[in-house]
Amino acid sequence: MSRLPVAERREQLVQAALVVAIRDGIEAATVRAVAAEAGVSLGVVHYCFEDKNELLREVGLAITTQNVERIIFDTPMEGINARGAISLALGILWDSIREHRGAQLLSYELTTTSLRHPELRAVAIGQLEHNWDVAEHVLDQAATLAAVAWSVSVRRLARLSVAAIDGVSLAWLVDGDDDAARAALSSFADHIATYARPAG
Amino acid sequence: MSRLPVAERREQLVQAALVVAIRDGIEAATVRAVAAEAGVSLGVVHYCFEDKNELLREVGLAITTQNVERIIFDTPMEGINARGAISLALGILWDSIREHRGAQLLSYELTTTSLRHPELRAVAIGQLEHNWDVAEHVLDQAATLAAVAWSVSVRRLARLSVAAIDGVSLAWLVDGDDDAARAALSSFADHIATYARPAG
DNA sequence: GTCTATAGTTGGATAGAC
DNA sequence: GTCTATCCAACTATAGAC
Repeated sequence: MSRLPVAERREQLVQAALVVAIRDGIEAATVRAVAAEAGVSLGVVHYCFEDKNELLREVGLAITTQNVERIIFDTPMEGINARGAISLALGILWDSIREHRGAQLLSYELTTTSLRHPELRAVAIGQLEHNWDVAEHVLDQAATLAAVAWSVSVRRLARLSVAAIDGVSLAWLVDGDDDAARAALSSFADHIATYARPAG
Repeated sequence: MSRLPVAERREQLVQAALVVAIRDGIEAATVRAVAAEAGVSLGVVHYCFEDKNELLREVGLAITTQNVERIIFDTPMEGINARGAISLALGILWDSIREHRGAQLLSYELTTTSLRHPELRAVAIGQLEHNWDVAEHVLDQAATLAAVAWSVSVRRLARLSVAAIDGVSLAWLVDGDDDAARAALSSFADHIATYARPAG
């Protein structure tokens, strides 16, 4: 293949690793498989990355930001009440999750893998905190547009929201029941909305 | 080692596999490691199980029932209101999860692994449905003791509860924040309790 | 039933030619 | 920078002695 600067090569390899891991699972994302997917030889990967863990760390970073961008920019909340705003955001988020089943599953695989390997520890934490940040951002947006204030800390509500979404997603990955998942999310949206107070 | 009937040998090997997988993660639970943990030679495992997947299926079954037994028999709910009953049950459950971090993590590892391997597919479904059944049982118990009826199907509430617990557990595995986890569970308990109506 | 020995794969990592 | 070739470790699985 052509001679690329290392930075670009790394980016290309991370993307290839993402493709493999999303499609076939994290344990299928071997150095060999990634090299094959990228169309380069085995040696190239080891030249661009210290070891497999460094590649995996980059994959963790990539999938986190990728997931996030799907949500932030696609959320056009028109001024309604808090319950409506939350529900709308959750609806958009859910459509995105549904369309990216493999990515959602990979996200959980990265979490469990990260929890067993100290060298990857940062991946799980990074993912979770990123999700909290996004939830916080959406909740802030919702509060503004619905002209309400949250009666407990936004951080706590963000935590609550992310936990709800993770739990619902996990069940959906297993049983594929979209209706049940939506019903559960709707119920949790009700709950979050109970923390809204008229803005002061 | 002594000559055991196959059934007992299998049971022993499944327990050994559980020990290894809980301690070091599912990917560390190789046939070799299990044999070593059980103090038998490699061949014995292959003699008792068709292949590694059959062993893993048994492990999935074992951890599921094991987790469940911890909850069902330890729940002495004294007649209070619905919110109190739910909260009490969640408290007991949470203590159990806290004391068995490795088992909880393994449970998620088994789920993701199962979702990538058709031969293990039943493990994830079995686990989830078992959890739903337990939640349903606890909710029924709570309703009786608190003299209330649930205003939506118990199945739906059970699903909601399990999702909440899974989401909270996952975050706790990552960040280890026990206070935040309890706060979140408490909040979800509030929500579940809003579905209680005076019994009729 | 249990053991040792070994076949047959696969994967991470490195060396060295180009 | 990129390739091929190779080393070495670890794994699943089986064969065959005891």
